[in-house]
This record gives sequence, C-alpha cells and structure tokens, in this order.
Amino acid sequence: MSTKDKLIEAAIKLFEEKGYSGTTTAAIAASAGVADVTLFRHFGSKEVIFKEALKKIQNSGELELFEDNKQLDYMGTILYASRKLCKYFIKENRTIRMMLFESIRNPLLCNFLTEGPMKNIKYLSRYFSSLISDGILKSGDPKVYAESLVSLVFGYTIGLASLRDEDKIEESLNQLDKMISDFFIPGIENKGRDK
Amino acid sequence: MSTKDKLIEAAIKLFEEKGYSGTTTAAIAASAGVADVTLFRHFGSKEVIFKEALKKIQNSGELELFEDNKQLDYMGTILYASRKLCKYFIKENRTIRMMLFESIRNPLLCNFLTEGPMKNIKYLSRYFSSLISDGILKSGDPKVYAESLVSLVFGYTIGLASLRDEDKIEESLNQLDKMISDFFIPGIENKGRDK
DNA sequence: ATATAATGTAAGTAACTAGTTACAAACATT
DNA sequence: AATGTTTGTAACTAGTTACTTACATTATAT
Repeated sequence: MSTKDKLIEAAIKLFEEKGYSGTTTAAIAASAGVADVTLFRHFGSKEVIFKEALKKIQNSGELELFEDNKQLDYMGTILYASRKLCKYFIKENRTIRMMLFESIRNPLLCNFLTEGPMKNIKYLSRYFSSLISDGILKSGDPKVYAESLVSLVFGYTIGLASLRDEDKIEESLNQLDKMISDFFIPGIENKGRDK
Repeated sequence: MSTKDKLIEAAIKLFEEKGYSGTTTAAIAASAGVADVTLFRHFGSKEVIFKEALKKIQNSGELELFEDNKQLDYMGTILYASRKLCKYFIKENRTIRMMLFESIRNPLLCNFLTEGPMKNIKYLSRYFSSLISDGILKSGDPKVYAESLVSLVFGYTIGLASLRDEDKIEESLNQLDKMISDFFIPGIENKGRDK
C-alpha cells in the first residue's frame, strides 16, 4: 500500500470517529506510521486530505440492491434490498453519523451524503413502478414508496439500532424484516384486485 | 436571564453547530457577552458546561404526542402524533445530528439520545395496543408498530428532509402525511374484520 | 453604609495546532 | 555509479486552546 493510501485510510478512520476538528494532522500521520511532514507533502493541508477521505468513503458506498441471478418474488426482492441497505447503514453508521454532523456547516456535504441514498431511491422507484403497472402494488407515487422504505430502514438502523448494543445487530435485522413484511408491504400491496 | 443561563444558551447554540471540539470556551463566553473567566467560575471546565448544555437540551425535548381535548379518530390521532414528532425532529435536527455524532465516542450520550424517542415509542405502543384490542389494528407487537412509525418519521426528516432545502419543510410534512395515511396505517389496519 | 458576592481586566501558562523549511537518509531508475 | 524521488529528522513559526491567578470593579443585600 502506498504512503498516500496509508494516510487516507488512517484519515478515514480518525475523521469518522472524531470528525474534522477533533482529528489532528499529527494523529493521522502517526496512525499511518509516517512523519508529520509527509502528510503535507502529499496533501498540502488538512482540508484537502479530509475531502480526499470523503471521496473514498463515497466511492465505497455503491450498492447493488438487486441481485439478478436470484429468482425471488417481489416480497423476497424487497426484503433482500432492505436487508442490504440495512447492513450498509449498520456497517457505515459511524461514517454516516459523522457526515450528518459535518454537513451542518458544510452544505456541500449534504449533496454528497444524499447521493448514495438517492440512487437507491431511484432504483427502488423504478422497481415499484413496474410492480404498480403489473397490478401488484396499489397505484401511487413509486418515489414516495421508495422514500418510505429507505427512510424506514435508515431511521431504524441509524436512529435506533446503531445506538443500542452492537451485538444485537442480528436481532435488529430480524425486526426490520418483520416491519417490512408485516406492514410496509401489506400497506402498498394491491389487496382488492387480482393477485 | 442569569449569567449562567446566558452561558448555557450560548453553549447550546455553538455546540449544536460545531460540536464539542469545534466549540471553544472563548467563543461561548463571547457569544454570551461575558468574560472568558466567568465561564470557568461557573462551570470549571468545558466538559461540565457541555454536559449541562446537553441536560437542558434533553429537558426541552419532552413531547406530548396526544392532545386530549381534540376528538380525533385513530387515523387523525396517528397523523397528529407523527406530525408533532416530525416537527420536533425538524426543529432540533442540528442538535440531533450533533449528538448522533458526539455519541460515537461518548456511549453515555447514546442512552441520553434515545431516552426521548423511547418515551414516545412507549406512549405509542400503549395506544397501538389499545387499538389492537379494539380490533381496529391487526394483531401484532405494538412496540414494533411504534418503532416503525418513529423510525419512518425520524429517517425521513433527519435522513432526507433536513438535508434538503430548508424552505421545503411544508412539502416534507405533506409527504410524510401521505406516507403515514397511504400505507403505514393501511399496513397495520385490520382489513378483514369488522371496522 | 458596608460587607458580600458576582463580574471584568489583564497577564500568563503549558500544551497543542496546522503548516514550513532545511538537511540528511533511503530508495529505485537508468 | 550517478540521479532523482520519496521519506525521515529536527527545528521552527505563529496562532490557538483550556484554564489559572491576582487584582480591580460593580452590583446586591443587609
């Protein structure tokens, strides 16, 4: 691994735990096992390495919500997607919480933060849209369906699960499954018609 | 307003915007219009004034989700409660985002943060429980119902709405209403039976 | 009117902070 | 073997940070 990569990795670890102003350039260099001055030779300033760290964080956040090779019904597909989303939110919960805070003062970060979820919402919207056309789901705005699902998963994992004991993750996943299958899906299903 | 109160208020404003390490004691004192040394005479250290500020934030978060004098059906009651919750999350979104971040390193803050929502979840659980007994809602775990509702509102306001333009709040409230009435409630309603 | 408490002024401490500069050592390339 | 690149060491700057001490001033209460 190159020196630059070592620095970026150390920076990500520290920034996500302590935020921008809680992290010092000296700590990043020490954590990467290089001299202080090397950081400035590579990045010039703390601002720059912070932004580069964010860039790498974002690139690692590309999610494939649907797996083509699996033959699932719509219930299974929605559950699969929300599980995947949930696992991502749990895994990255500290980064997300840090960025949610840093974006208070840095509005550019807001777009940055929402880019990933917005992509997922688009994918989900398209999927819901096709399910509506097929008469499987009630007619309605598929984007609202998608935003609801993502909000539910996000709110549950970041707002509740990530604040509880870390060893209860499996339990959280199960409860989320229950939420989705017991009333998110029944709420959007087309019950009156053919099925 | 007493000097101590002025300091706490200034501290809240700064901590919620810049977090713990981004806020300086000098800035708090200046914002409160008092001398630097006065802060230390009242609180002794930055840690202490931070914790006192948090205490006051928490006390202001007591929410009455149900209004007794209004005669609403269950749909209206749930919508009223979620609107109230949503408005609170929007109003306090910066504080919440700050605490979500600060709690990464301070686990005590986690309990602190969830205390308010957990109370709301308890209230809602009790309400849902009675609706289940009345046959209005499907049988199921009322706590899961409540956590779903709070997660949905939290996820939508903190995860999506608060990151968008601030002037779109009204629109966000309307969309949340739509989510609740169009498929959260249909998802938990008892459709098969008497109503 | 006087004692008491709360505040301001001023100076200072010791540690930390981002960032720079100059020089030497290690390294790989040719 | 010579050269250029990357890195480490070390010293430094200039500003910031939490926090302290000593003394003067103001307000309050009795």
